[in-house]
Amino acid sequence: MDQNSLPPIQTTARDDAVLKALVGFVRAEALQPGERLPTERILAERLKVSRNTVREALTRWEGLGLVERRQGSGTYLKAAVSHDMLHMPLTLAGGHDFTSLMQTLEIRRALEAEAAALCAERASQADIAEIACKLDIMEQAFHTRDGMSSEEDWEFHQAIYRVSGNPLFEQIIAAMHELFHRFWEHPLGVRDFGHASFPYHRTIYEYIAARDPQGARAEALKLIATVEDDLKRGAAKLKLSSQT
Amino acid sequence: MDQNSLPPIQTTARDDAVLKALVGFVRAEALQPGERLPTERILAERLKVSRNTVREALTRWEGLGLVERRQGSGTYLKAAVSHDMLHMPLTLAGGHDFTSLMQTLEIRRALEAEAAALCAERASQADIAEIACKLDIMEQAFHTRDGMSSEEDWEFHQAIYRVSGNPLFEQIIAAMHELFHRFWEHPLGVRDFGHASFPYHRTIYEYIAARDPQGARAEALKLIATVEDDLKRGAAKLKLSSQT
DNA sequence: GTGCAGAAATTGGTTGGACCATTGGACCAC
DNA sequence: GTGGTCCAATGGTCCAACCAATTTCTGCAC
Repeated sequence: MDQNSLPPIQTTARDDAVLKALVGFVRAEALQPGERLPTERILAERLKVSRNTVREALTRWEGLGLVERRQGSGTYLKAAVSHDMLHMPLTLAGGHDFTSLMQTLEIRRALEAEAAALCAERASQADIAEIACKLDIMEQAFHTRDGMSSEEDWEFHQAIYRVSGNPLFEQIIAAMHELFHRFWEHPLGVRDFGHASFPYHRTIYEYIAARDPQGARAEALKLIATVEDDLKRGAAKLKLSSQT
Repeated sequence: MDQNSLPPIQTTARDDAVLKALVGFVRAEALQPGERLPTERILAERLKVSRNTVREALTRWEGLGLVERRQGSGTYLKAAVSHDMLHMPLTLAGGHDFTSLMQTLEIRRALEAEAAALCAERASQADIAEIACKLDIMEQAFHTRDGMSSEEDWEFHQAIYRVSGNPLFEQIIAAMHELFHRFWEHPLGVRDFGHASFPYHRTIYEYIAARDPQGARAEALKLIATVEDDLKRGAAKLKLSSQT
């Protein structure tokens, strides 16, 4: 028998019902991200549920990044909500060790390549101009400070993700970016980390401007490859120093 | 001044502290996924916090899919936890429409191709044998039931992700897989959905067995392309019928 | 009127205790 | 064994307070 033909029934779902009602409220009031939504106490009274139940529901939304609570101030909407949202919470067991970094880089290689290809397919003239702008800023920062600036570098990549037309690229890679930030705070001994990746930013841009998806994809792969090499170099150095 | 040099102090973070303590407990007891963790009441007593605080913490973990609560039974671990987990909650607005599905497919295309390539690089003889086994099961199911079986198909792909040596592939795609399941429950009018993708499963396997990363990557791209075509066909059909 | 310190109200965070609904095992009659 | 009933354990909900951070109001000095 197909086990899907007899799914488990849903008897009660108080907090789910609260969230559903809340979605309706946000839509009815046309609340925008940044606006404040009603007090927990008011919600509890209006929905005829306990404040505890309201809090559990809001805790779920907070965990999903949909809402932000500020004690003494209120609860604020952080993103648009709708009744047919799809939640995809990922928790990546990852450490600061070499293996974890390498694994996230493999994911990033896959996504970066695809985003660059899609970007080359879909970029309008205005999009290309914006990417060129970010590239200029990055290159200038590189020359004045003589080294990769993670801030401007990140801006450049974000522009590519945005132009790709698929917000998931930016969302997923942004989450991994946080992991890298945590990592880069522990320098690892490689002083010019990311230095080798610099020239590929311009070549990626040129292939995008030329509307060449395959070329852009190849250059993105090369860029990540240089980062992987840096990482391997750092790991080798670390291994060596620990043996001393 | 670098704002990172002066991080905000942690005056109170009760539920975060609870989760941290819980991570320690899971590690100390070497709890495996599926095992039951202590009662809310016991946790509250041991940690010297209110049961409500424990509940908020567990609600967060439940939202992240780390834990499952069963009323009358207990709270069960669903995944491995560690102190340096990376949470990546993605919420995609409007999941049943064509655009959202297409976007998740673009992500899957990127990851599927990379996973297939890595798999071809790293597969041992035993790994190849296991993939062959999954492929046989899938093909048999296809012939007896005359259609794609999402269950066996999924097993096949999972085997590839596992052999790729990077657990992140399986985790990310598994999350998206759930979205597709929800979608497939609303058939969309295309009866033989996924039918065209069938032959590519074997070709992917053959390239993996031949240790040809580029070939495996190309076949994976073709496979996803057929699914994208099915999706476009379904969307066109739907559009047509809504115009009538 | 202006500016500012302090009081007061607002709001999320926490606590403790109570009761309900579901689960799963123990026990029993058949 | 099958099917019931009972019962203890456990998560789900509720209530009524109080705490802590924030915002707003108030009143005084100038």
